[in-house]
Amino acid sequence: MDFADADAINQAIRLLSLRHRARAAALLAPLGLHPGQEVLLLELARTGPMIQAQLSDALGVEPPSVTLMTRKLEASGHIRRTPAPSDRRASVVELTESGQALVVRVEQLWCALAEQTVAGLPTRTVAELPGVLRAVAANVATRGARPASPPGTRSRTAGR
Amino acid sequence: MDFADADAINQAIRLLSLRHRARAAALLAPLGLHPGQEVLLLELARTGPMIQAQLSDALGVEPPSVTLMTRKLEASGHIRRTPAPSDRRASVVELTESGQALVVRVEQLWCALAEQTVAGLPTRTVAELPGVLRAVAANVATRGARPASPPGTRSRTAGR
DNA sequence: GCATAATAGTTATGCGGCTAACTAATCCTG
DNA sequence: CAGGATTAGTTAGCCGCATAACTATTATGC
Repeated sequence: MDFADADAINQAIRLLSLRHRARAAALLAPLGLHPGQEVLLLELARTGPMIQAQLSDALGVEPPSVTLMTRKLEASGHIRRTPAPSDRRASVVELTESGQALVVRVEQLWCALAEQTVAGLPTRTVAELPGVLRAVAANVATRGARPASPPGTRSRTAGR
Repeated sequence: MDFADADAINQAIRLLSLRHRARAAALLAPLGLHPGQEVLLLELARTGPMIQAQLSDALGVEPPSVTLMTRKLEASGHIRRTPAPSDRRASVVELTESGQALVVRVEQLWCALAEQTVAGLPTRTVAELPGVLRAVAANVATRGARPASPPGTRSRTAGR
């Protein structure tokens, strides 16, 4: 691959990263959230209570990041951390009522963001987009960088 | 759009952002660079000397970020900042010899990263990828969010 | 020509994410 | 059942990028 093509890809990914995050930040600000926190809430809403190590894995961020995220979300009253009964090292994270209420709004916001993101693209492109992005993300995964499965694959191995 | 689709898109973008950046960081570390600095060097190599406001615009980052980037790259000897002759507010940024030498390696690295990123994807998908990503990035642009042009468009308006 | 607006850049501060280094609990193996 | 390895979580410190507030210069409108 020549430099021009490589640059087109890398720069596009970089710009998309910056802007998508900025957009998310703008939408989250009215809720008092910062980008990164919303995915934690959504994950808790989807999967139910879980310990921080599972969150770290699910969100694709390192444990220290989870420590800070959970601490701040706990301080703002959206989640609760309780010692795990069977493992005194672990702490179980779950949504509070306020957190559950917030998740509803976050989900709406999440939809608005996605719609904005793919606005004007052909339907087929939109349909293929998640698969392509996941394949690409899997390619650059720091750990277990297995080769990309064809886009559209819905197996667990291509999932989050 | 329902939440599942929106989540697939947003999460995929988020994961790709984290991992692509992490991969870049891993590749840049041996050169003593941190992610973000490489694009500044590449931009200088492509366009030639320019003032920081132009850099800010070209890289899609805010002026304070440019201040820090240029300061650190100047400290490590890769760029030089000289007062602009015609405007005493502005400072012209240009590559030093060491910076030019470094750019060669950064370009190789950039190609390796892009190849890794699209490994295993169909050729057609790879060809379409930059256009799609740019269209999507334009959609979420904080300023001037004009609707996406069809992927594959190579006009200047779709460019960086 | 002068006051006002716009622009270039810096400083201060905050957030998210990272690695490295550490504690505490649990697991495993001899 | 010890003792070393693994795992959960935290702390400290770094970097990139953002916004807000500021200074210094240049451009503009009367």
